[in-house]
Amino acid sequence: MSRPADRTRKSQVVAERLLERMRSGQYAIGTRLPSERELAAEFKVSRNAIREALQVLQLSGHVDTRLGDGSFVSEPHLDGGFDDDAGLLAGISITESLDIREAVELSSALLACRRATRSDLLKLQAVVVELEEHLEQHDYKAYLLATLDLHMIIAAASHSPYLIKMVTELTDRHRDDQWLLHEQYTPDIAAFSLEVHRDLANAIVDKDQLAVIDSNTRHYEDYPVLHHQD
Amino acid sequence: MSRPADRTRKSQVVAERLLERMRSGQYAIGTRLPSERELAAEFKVSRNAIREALQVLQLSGHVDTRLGDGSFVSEPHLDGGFDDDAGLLAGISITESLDIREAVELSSALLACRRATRSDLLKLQAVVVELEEHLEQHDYKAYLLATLDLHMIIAAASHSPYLIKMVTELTDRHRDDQWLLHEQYTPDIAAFSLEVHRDLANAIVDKDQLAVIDSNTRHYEDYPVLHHQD
DNA sequence: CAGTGGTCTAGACCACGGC
DNA sequence: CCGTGGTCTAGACCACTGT
Repeated sequence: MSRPADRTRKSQVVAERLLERMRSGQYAIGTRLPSERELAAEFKVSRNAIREALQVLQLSGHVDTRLGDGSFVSEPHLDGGFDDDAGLLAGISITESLDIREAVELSSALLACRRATRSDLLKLQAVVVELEEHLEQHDYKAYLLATLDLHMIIAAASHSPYLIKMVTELTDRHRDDQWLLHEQYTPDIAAFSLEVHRDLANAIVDKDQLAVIDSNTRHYEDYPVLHHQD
Repeated sequence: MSRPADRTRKSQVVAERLLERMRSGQYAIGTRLPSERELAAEFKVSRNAIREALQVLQLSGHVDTRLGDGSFVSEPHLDGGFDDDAGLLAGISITESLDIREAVELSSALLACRRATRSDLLKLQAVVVELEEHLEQHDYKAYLLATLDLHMIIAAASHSPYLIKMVTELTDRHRDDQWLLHEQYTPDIAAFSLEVHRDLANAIVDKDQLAVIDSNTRHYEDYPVLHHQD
């Protein structure tokens, strides 16, 4: 129920393939899907995995299942239900987004502190190495993009769907600005940035919440000139 | 998932019996439940039925399950509402609501830590006094509503329009359910709740970010056994 | 009636967390 | 390392629905 252990669940794969067929018209609206046992045989999975896939599609409103009868492709529900790409940040101004970003990234870093798995920490350390490499080669553009990756990895390590979605939207919103910044970069600015990001990663690895707060504060406050800098 | 065909599902029976044990104190708050395999043996059902029962209790906020560790009796969720409506929270599933609450309230408390004005802090302290008064008079209903006020004041003190909006929606969503919860209150549960909220308020007044994290953690996650010291 | 979904079982393997 | 939860399997029985 909680974290899928990074592996994509079979029910998810099946659900997506069924969705494709519904969208392509192979399964027309209103028609009955093959029985669960038939689908299980076709996809070479257990009936249980098929049932979980169908439950996902039921919750999202794509399928209507009737006991003793079968599962049917339901009408495309206008607007309604799912497709959560509405965007949590709709209607939020750019000026607000920095505030939000500061708070959200601090929260995700702190949660990551408690919830990060071993693989999360390995990814974190790998990105730090990547940051160092980009800086050695003075590739500031690649460096800046990698810092965004770092924040995404931290969000993922928090294992909070809400925070992951928020950080994704925030970094997407800032990604376009990033490439503009690399021209402002000087060696000492870059060095400071690397230090802050490395400290943040290390704080999470060490599970040191106080250090997380400290590095996050430096990230956003002690460097007012480049307030948009990542 | 749909209709149990009129027969009560084993997972429901198990869930209710586990709830009884939690309420009776046989499973104290914060302690770890027997492993799924042990419960399966004890109740003479398959591990699958146990897992479904635990999932029900997770969704209702009574149990916190951690991968590779175990399932733990969670703090009686002071604000346990479900059923999502419109607004920023549209499309957010029930399973995510606890994560969101934890993340959002941590974010707002930390921002409040840095940005609260004098008048914010005064309001904060006033509400804590109000909480104490309600508890002295054993008016749990008023107490619970006041805790919502406290979270709203903290959000206001963060001076982030986004966070204010989020917390407003979350508390509105739960306000109607609050009066149901006060009947579950016992003096020691109330005492612990007061302690957590007072610590949170004091941490903000003292601008002690680490203490904010600590009290927020106690509010949502681990609930050490020290609770029964009263 | 035959076929469907709803539920349950016993067993297996994996990734993760704590020791 | 071991025990834990997360996932998947193959098979079984039941209750329901359509004809």
